[in-house]
Amino acid sequence: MEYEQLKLDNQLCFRLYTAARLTIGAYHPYLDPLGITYPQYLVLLVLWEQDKQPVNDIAHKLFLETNTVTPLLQRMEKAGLVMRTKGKEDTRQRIVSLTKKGIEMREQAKHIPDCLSDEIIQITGEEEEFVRMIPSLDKLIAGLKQNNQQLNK
Amino acid sequence: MEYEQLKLDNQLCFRLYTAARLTIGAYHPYLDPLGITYPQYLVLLVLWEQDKQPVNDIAHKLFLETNTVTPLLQRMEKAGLVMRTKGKEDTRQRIVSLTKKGIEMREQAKHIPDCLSDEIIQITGEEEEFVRMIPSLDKLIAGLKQNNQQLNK
DNA sequence: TACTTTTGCATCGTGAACGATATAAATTTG
DNA sequence: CAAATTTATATCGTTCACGATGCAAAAGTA
Repeated sequence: MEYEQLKLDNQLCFRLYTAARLTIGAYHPYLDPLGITYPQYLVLLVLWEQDKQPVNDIAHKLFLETNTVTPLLQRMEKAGLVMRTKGKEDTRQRIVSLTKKGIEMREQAKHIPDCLSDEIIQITGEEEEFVRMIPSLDKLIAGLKQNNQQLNK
Repeated sequence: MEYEQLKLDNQLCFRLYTAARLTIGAYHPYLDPLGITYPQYLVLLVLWEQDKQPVNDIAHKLFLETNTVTPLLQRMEKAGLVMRTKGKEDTRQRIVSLTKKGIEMREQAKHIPDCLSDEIIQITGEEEEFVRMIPSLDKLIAGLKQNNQQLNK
């Protein structure tokens, strides 16, 4: 049993990785008609909560690097969902704001979380089990974020 | 509060997506010295459990599509970790087997799961909380797998 | 046996993710 | 105030992830 630990079955990360991919897959039927991807949907969620944010703030809220978010925003700009304007106080900043199309998409998207919740309930019989997971995931995310950052110093 | 549902904080998927990315990030210090990526590590886990498997079996165990796994295996072959030979009974199949280098890497990797467990314990104070998540994640994965498959029919 | 369908794998194109690096503007320091 | 440093964003290269498509071998069917 020397290599017992190396069994795929024993691994938490593999579960997270797979569950994330498959859950994102479950968004496809709802996001495809809108012509957006899941990461683009996340950017819209951030901007719907507060319009006109610099790239860095968006990246920070999504726990992503700016070199991931920049091309994402460029594609969203090309798709007519957002505009990127130079910052006024700090000209290094790019302020990202929603276009009319981006604002209007909120209405089309507002049912999506309910649809996903329903699907999870339908899969599992109960919702509670997954609501209970959320604080644990938040704790994990906060801890890993800190650990990974310390490595880069 | 019409759009309350859209708030990022309410989303399970975002947690899974972020936790998965950051956990994979936590593997970097252990995988970089071996010169492999996390998905490549997963392929090795599968092959260490059972050598000589067709592409399809590997993909299935990882819940990935073959068009993801094929290029992954091609890179691993170029790196000298695996060999891909034509199947004997079914010549359409490609049987993937470990090279000497791939077999030997098991010894170097065997401590990794313990290291990650320790890190999670250190982050959160206790392991139980995350062990408890595993059956829920498995239930979610199984359900989503079935749902997504039905969409492709 | 000829024909159709399915299966196993590969290729291509697009969109993330992210490390490394670049660049210009702001900030700090001497 | 000039020089060094930090910050905000962008660019580039590599590796996934996956839908769409292609192709040859196997399996099923008339």
